[in-house]
Amino acid sequence: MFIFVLMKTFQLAANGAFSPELNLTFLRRSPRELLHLVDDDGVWKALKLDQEKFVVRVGLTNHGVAGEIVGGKPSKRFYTYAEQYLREWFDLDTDLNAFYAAATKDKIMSLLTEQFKGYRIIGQPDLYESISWAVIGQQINLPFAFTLKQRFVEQFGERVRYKQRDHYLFPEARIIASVNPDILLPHQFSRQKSKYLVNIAQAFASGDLSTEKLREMSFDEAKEKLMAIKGVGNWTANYALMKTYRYPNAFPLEDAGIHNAIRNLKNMDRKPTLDEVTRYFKKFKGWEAYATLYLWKSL
DNA sequence: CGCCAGGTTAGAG
DNA sequence: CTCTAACATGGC
Repeated sequence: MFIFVLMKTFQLAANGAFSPELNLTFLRRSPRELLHLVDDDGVWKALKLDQEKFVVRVGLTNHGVAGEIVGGKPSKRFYTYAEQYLREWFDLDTDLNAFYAAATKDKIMSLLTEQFKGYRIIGQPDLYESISWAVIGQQINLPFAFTLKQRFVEQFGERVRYKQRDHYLFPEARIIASVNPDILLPHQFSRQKSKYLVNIAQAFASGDLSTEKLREMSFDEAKEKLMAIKGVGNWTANYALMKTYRYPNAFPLEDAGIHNAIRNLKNMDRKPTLDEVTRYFKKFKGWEAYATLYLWKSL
């Protein structure tokens, strides 16, 4: 007799190298992160699709990730959603070997890719979350940005309880769209930042913007659409488009981190000019975001 | 105490 | 088009 087991686990292979250690290190970067919980060899995260909410336990291996939906019986749709979410979150479909091949054109980059082999750009599959997080982090240092996000998520995000632990979801646009911006002031958000966050939520709640709609647009169209919202400038739009849709060229070459990294690695006694940086990046056409990630990692 | 931090906006020149 | 103050606060 057959026993039918509900398929709650799934293996997702990475296209090319995948380093569990390096990617977990990135996920562990803030103790105030509520949207996932990292342990020795994996991460726990709550996901929601329509009315279904579950926690996913994601084990990281040298080959990719192994997902298991815990604490209930997900629908088939949910399972599909979770799988797609993990693919995008860990950038599993990107062929990193193609980047490593491009990196051999440059001595410094080939050393970095060897050193950080399997390090991937951890994404943010939800555009609303990407934009909101970028705005929260504007103009302030990263630890403080995480503090603000923690308060924002704690007050407005739904939570899923599993084995005596709360797993948080990023607040939904529908909720933030309807609050008075003043409600964020006691949490040390600036008045300006509070208004921006509500503006952004309203654009998503009304359906004017959505992850799906902007996915269909060209990079320039999507960027224009995002920058039409108050509080979303060039940097924020680029950042969100890179983290959600993985446009490779959405990183500003003016970034100080890139300049410092190049200066260090090339033993220069000054920062490179913008022109030198532009020329350097030409070697990695189509892989600018990854080249940037590895340069940052070298700092 | 001063200055910058994963910026952006409105307003002035 | 370019320049600047304002925004709130933490960390060094």
